[in-house]
Amino acid sequence: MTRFSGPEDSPGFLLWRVTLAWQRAMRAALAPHDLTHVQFVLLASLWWLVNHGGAPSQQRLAEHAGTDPMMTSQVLRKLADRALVSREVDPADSRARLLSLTPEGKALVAKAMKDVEDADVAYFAGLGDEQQAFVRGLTRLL
Amino acid sequence: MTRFSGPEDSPGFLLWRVTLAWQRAMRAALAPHDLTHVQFVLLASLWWLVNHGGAPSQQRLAEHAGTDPMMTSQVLRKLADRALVSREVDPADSRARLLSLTPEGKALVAKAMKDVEDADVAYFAGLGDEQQAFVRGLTRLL
DNA sequence: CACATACTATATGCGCGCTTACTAAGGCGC
DNA sequence: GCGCCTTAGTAAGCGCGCATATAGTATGTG
Repeated sequence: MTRFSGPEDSPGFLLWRVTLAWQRAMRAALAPHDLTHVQFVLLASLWWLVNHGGAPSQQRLAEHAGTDPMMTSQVLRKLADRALVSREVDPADSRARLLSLTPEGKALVAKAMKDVEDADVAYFAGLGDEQQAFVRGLTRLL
Repeated sequence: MTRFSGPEDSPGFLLWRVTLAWQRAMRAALAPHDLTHVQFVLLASLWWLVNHGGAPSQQRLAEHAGTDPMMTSQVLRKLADRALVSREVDPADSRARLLSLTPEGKALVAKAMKDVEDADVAYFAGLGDEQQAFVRGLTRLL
């Protein structure tokens, strides 16, 4: 029983805490842009999807970003309120909303992307040459 | 720009998604015990601290578990409502609450611990012999 | 065409993770 | 004793992450 310094040096417990720390780093990097982590993920994913096949629905965006469809709906409405994205009704399917970035959204995501990438690189710099092995492990778990 | 299959095969993005998946596995493992992940972490950490130095305060528990003190307070009150922990006022410092597990709490954490460890082992089994390297990476990032 | 089925999006609600602000009590210098 | 700073805990509130339920539309089958 004494081999535990917490109840958990289980991989999962470490994973959890590392992710929380990483999210704090992301929050700090995104704060100047007035974006949360999920907002940025959705904007960036939307930017990519628009550039690779045209305006997606909320479903497709959520699937691509790995976000919950429910929350994706909420966040997109807030982003639409801020005029960062537009949510046009799909003429071919009046249930769906076709998403696209407004010019302001495009500009914001471009600026934020740089800070996020810098913060990401800085956060994982401590891994040194083990970074590739680490990423391989993550990919295997996904 | 085309090197991204999302805006992110950044390590952080992978880390985030892996952790979400791991948390779902934990949720499933803990659901039969009517515990959330954080509730379990606090119970398990409390169990360890009580066995290594006596009843801790909420602060000490939060620090040890790596949880937010605010949320720790909320969760502990709910656990106390369920008679899984007790929160006695510290006679030496009337601001602080000395925490301990009730017999029900001890029994529950013992049962839940087994399921959590099994789920954890199962989740990381896919890493095979790279598991140690992965955990080393996590530790380095913490 | 009518009906059943499936799908897109939303409303509601709970628990976490964190921020800001507050109360109350301890410790310290004097 | 008296201020001052620190510390333990709580209150209120925002944004995720998810489960459940519902409205409305599209599609397939008769």
